[in-house]
Amino acid sequence: MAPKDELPLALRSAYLTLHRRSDAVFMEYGITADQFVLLATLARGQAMTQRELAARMPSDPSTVRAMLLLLEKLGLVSRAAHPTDARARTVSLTEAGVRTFQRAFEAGQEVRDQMVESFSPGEARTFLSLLKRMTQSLGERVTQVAVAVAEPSK
Amino acid sequence: MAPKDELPLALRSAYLTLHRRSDAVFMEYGITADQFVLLATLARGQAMTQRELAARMPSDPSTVRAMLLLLEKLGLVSRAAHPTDARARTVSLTEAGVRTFQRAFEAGQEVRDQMVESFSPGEARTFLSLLKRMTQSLGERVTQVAVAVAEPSK
DNA sequence: TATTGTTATACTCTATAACTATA
DNA sequence: TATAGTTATAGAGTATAACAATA
Repeated sequence: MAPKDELPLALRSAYLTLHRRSDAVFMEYGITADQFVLLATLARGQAMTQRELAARMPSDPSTVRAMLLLLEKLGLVSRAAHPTDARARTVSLTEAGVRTFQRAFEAGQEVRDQMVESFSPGEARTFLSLLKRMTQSLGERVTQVAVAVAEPSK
Repeated sequence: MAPKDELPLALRSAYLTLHRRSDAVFMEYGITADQFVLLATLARGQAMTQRELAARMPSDPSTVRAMLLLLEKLGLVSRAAHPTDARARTVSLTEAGVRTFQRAFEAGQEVRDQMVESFSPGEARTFLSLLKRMTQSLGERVTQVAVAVAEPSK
């Protein structure tokens, strides 16, 4: 069987394994692996709009909204009016959100270590590079469609 | 930032991108990407029990059952009594299931090609190998049972 | 007109726990 | 006692479409 035909299932198994391990680790902090990703995204760039947040996750704006409602109820994020755009709302971590993220990040260290325990440093870099290139290749058509859709309007 | 710290999010982005592209492709055939994985698993080893199926996906037995109910309603899989174990049921693709899987597999060729379009053949093999090693490292403490079940299948 | 976000809605996947039937 | 599967239940994430407010 060609590597190409095995890749999708191998990628899926890798991700699902990571996702389940992460869920198990983060459960102690009252959050899911996906919620952790949202917190991590906010931690890297505070006060972004919901659309920016969705684009970076990457996820759907209405999915992100559903997640934000849950996280707001947990007191981990807050939404405020955007300074210049009255349509938009900026999303931020609360103090509790920052603390929870930091603790969960530390607790996740074990999983991150275990991901690369069979890799040399060079292999880890290669793996990261290949993952990014694959994501870009696969995402390109989506961009083209978006461009094509946006085309008639110019 | 160390590659190790970027890897989880990079893996997630790669998988989610693949998953969304796959869902879009398979929608035409009335199935989801995850249902396609179940059909593909059956196509590679007919008449397995629900537990074997769950172990190979990899997924949870009760999740697999929920998926099987949907796929049975679509007429793509069928369940029959196990020849020797009265507790168990064997799961198989129906003729319609085989056809749907084959068509969906062909339709997915474009996505599989695009995954590796920026890779040399050697890089594709390396990527697959690293994915498998990562999954194994990460799963060692959690999936003893799944590994034991999956092993006999060569 | 296009964009940001909300609302309403629906469905798939996920998983735990209690249960039965059988090994 | 352990295992295969079912049932009941719950919740998270996903996404679409119609809508209001604003750019």
